[in-house]
Amino acid sequence: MADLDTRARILDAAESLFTEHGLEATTLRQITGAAAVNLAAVNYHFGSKEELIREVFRRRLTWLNQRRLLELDSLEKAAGGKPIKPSQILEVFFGVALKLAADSKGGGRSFMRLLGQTYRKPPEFVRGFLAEEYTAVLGRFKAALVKALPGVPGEEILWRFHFMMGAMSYALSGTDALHIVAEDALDDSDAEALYARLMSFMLGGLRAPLPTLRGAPAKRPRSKVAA
Amino acid sequence: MADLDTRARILDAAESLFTEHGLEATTLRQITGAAAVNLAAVNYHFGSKEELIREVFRRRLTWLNQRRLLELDSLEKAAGGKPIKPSQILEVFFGVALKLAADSKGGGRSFMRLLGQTYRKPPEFVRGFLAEEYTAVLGRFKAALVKALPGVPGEEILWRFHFMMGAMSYALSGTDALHIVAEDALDDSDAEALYARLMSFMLGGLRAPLPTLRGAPAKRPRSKVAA
DNA sequence: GATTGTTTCAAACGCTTGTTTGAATCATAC
DNA sequence: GTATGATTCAAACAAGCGTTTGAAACAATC
Repeated sequence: MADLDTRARILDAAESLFTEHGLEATTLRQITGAAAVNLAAVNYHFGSKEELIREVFRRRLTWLNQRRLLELDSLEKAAGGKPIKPSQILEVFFGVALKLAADSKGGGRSFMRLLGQTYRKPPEFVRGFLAEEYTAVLGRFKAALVKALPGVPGEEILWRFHFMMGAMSYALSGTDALHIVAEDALDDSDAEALYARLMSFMLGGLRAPLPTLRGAPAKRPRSKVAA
Repeated sequence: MADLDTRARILDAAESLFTEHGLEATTLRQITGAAAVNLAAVNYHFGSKEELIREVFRRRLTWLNQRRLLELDSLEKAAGGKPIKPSQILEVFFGVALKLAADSKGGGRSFMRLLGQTYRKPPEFVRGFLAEEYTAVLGRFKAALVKALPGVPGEEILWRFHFMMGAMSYALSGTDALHIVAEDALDDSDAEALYARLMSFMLGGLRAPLPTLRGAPAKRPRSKVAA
């Protein structure tokens, strides 16, 4: 019990402090101080700071992506082979994340903020791990969206997914960035309203008219066949 | 000359390294090493690391925002009091930024990436400075958008501005995040195509149908009058 | 209740950080 | 060419970093 308690307390404190100050700028002394455990406990339970960081991500991310796949499964089962509405697909992918982010008590909110900023520029020792966790999920959701939006090429869907991740990341980034755009005019405490706003924005972007590209007009740019 | 040379070399090296490793994780030894100047040169020319950071931002941001205001001025002058098309407004605000980001030789690309990640979570000693630089500009652009989109309330416009900044930030964040969504499927080297994609996405989001909020349906949530 | 294995603790390790120092070097003017 | 001020340099500073250590405290087993 004491063991689990210490491990969990370290993970919770680390998650929150990483969110606040960044991965590299957070010191083990801050973490162990906040968790009220001894400094050496991190190296005892996790081996190193880097492994602690990976564990902070693993703990939540596995759950998050499994959940996304499960909900997409049941959506596809219900549709029975027919394409699903784009709004429903987005509601699964981002809804699960935003629901986790709305759980401010359990630290989910903190984690989603951390994920957004780490995903943007992951240190090399988490990048591979992050890619592993995401590729399968993103593949499934891309396929579903391609099916749902026959007019939009797969490449464009991936780009718009990327943009949507950015919008969500900023939406969850907390009050700092928000205060720069809008002093005190905006209130991000209402998670449900934020969800509605973000969803309508993203859906508008996802279904926007295709951009006109100067280069090869319609066909995808293809690399030469290997010699 | 030697002075200006050293100062400029430090600023350039710092800008690039801050982008690559983050503000706090970049050391003065890395910076002075890359700039091929003595370690003490930073403290001699800038006083401290914090003031160097502020100067890195000031150098580009002042130019960027002045440019935005100038282009909006001439747009409004040409319109002669009539509302401007939303696409034109976005093209000024984000176009100036993306044009700077397209200048990979001069370091503009690096700076815009840095700005996107710092804007998201600014350290306290740059937050105030960043807000100062932005409030006037954002006020002008918000006003122009409110005029251009009479159906969209000002609050919603600010939110969508926030989301658009997130989309742009991710769009410029480099290949790291992109490789997670799409292994090698996407190519961000074509700045013009990226601009077109991002612009159509953002315009779609900006003009999306308004979200239906459960709370007070139309009137803005107002805090109670102070006792 | 001694024994064994796990967890905690205070203290120290070697190393890197931002900053300071005082002498050496440079440029410029008399 | 020598004096003056600005700039560069190698070296050191205290402070903080992640990690290691060995003993103390605890838990469970016989």
